[in-house]
Amino acid sequence: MRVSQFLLSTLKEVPADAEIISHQLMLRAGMIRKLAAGLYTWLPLGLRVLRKIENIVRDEMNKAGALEVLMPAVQPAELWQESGRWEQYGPELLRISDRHNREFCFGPTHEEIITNLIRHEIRSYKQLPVNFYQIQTKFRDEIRPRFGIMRAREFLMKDAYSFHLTQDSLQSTYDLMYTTYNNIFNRLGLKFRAVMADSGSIGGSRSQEFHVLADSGEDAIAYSDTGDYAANVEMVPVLSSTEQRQPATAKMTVVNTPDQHTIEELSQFLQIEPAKCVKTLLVQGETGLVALVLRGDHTLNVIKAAKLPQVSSPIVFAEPEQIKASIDCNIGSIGPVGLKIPVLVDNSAANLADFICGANKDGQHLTGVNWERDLPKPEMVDIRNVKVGDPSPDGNGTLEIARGIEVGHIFQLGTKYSHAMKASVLNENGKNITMTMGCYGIGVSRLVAASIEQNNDERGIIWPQAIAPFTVSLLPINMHKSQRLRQVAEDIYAKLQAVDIDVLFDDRKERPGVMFTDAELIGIPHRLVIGERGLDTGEMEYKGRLDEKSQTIPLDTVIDFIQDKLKN
RNA sequence: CGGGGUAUAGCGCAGCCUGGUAGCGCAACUGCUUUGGGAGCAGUGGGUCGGGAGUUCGAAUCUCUCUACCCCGACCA
Repeated sequence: MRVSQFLLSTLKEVPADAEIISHQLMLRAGMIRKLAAGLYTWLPLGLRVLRKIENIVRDEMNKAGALEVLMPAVQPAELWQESGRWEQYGPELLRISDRHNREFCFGPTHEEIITNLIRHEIRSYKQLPVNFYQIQTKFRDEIRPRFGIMRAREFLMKDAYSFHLTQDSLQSTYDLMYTTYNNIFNRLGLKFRAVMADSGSIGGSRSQEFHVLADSGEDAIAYSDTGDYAANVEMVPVLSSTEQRQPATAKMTVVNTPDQHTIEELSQFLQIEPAKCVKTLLVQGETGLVALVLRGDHTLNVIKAAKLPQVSSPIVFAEPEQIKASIDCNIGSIGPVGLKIPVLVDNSAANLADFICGANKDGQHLTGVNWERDLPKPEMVDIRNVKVGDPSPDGNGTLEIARGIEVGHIFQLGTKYSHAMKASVLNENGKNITMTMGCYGIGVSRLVAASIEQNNDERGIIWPQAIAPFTVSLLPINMHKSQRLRQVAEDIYAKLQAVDIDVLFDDRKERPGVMFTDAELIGIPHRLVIGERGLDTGEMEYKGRLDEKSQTIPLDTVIDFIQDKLKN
């Protein structure tokens, strides 16, 4: 590709509304442009990367025996009503109606559609198992689209769905997909980790997420420092301590704590550790408010808490007016002593003695509080997030926590959809058996951003070779002044193309600095520079995007040299 | 949806408080010079100051209102 015939729309300045590095660089490199919140146009440069990733995903899925299909983005409401998700899904589902006032949605996922297809196409156990996938545009009306294409409303996803007669069969396809995902992310050159996950609104039992490790990731993942355990923090259980609670030594005392609302303020004010305080959060329960009590240095895990039968799912925090009406104080002064509503206490908080808590009166806290003396024996639950240093739930090592970007998710769905939608086959005895399902997603467009998050420096993007928009940049210095140089550059350009190398030939009448800066910003892995002065000695210059220094190579070996580089 | 903020040329911003001819840098275009790390000089084009209403002789500026976008929280590939 000649730059003069390409759209190279690079920006010097960082767009003001781009927060994270991948978003900034994608805008600066001219890969994407925003149309509206969460909606982006892919420019030619960005699309080249997207397509390369897509093709790697497609290639590995095909190798795993999955069959590609393409389903409509617009889906009739009837199928969603049949599965029950028309009511369940909420405002994230973009609902539309056609000219006949018939209801549709823009598909956020395709379980209903594939299940509908399969129940009509597959009749016999002899046809199973099957695994169908597509690479297609999804729409989810996110409450808050963010970080460019990282969390867009419209995005490109690979979604696959498998159908089975037995759980064993599902397990083996699930395992195959696990391996396939590892192959895909390895080929993309990503540092990633597979973790156990909550299955969320898709439903089903077993599920694992694949996270690209990056500080800007929106998820926290916990992993054992010595063992194999790794899971999304959302669902990591906290092993209950074996330590006995210390005996009470202090007397319960009311202290004045004017304007101390947060644990941080309180612990500084009273000069005590946050771990000696408890915090009390009020949430909606099945019948009125429920109090959740945690140690001051711990945070609530809303996923785990929402699974408690006493608590509404998802978690809804009490409104300040509701709290005022129920216990006559403000949020910063609530405590478990004397509460008339159900109290659920995290194991760690229940193990405290002589602790500090709100007095249920503004401007006052209680010190020296003890369970089973000043207030009843607590109902103990596991509702806190794990912390670095907590023991690993599998008993092997202690936990570390890292940030991750979720780029893939595999589920064992079971019969949730096939049952609701009556997708069954005849078994060998001629009996109807409901098929068992799995589903497997990859955020293809998100992978573009995730890769940049892991591969960049102060000059721009550093693409892994497998997904770079161009493999080689060819930069002639002052070509407009030398006919001889033009001939040699054109010759090299033609030869690189002849051996199928994606080369970007900068034939603009630009100064060298501009060419270097652009090639580095857009992250081309290999750079060839040719100038008049090299022609006399029959040499040109090569530099890898990550190399400190350039090296000189003979002109007549350049094709071999590059081909050799690409092999490594 | 709650909390916070922004809206002025393609991008980044000033001007607003204290009403009076709409500006700067980058980008774009033309010419000359320059040419191994985002060049210099001279010139040119480009604006319903987010929309609507109001106050005023006069509104980018003050008031009201609507909209869009961004950031912090719950959802998720």
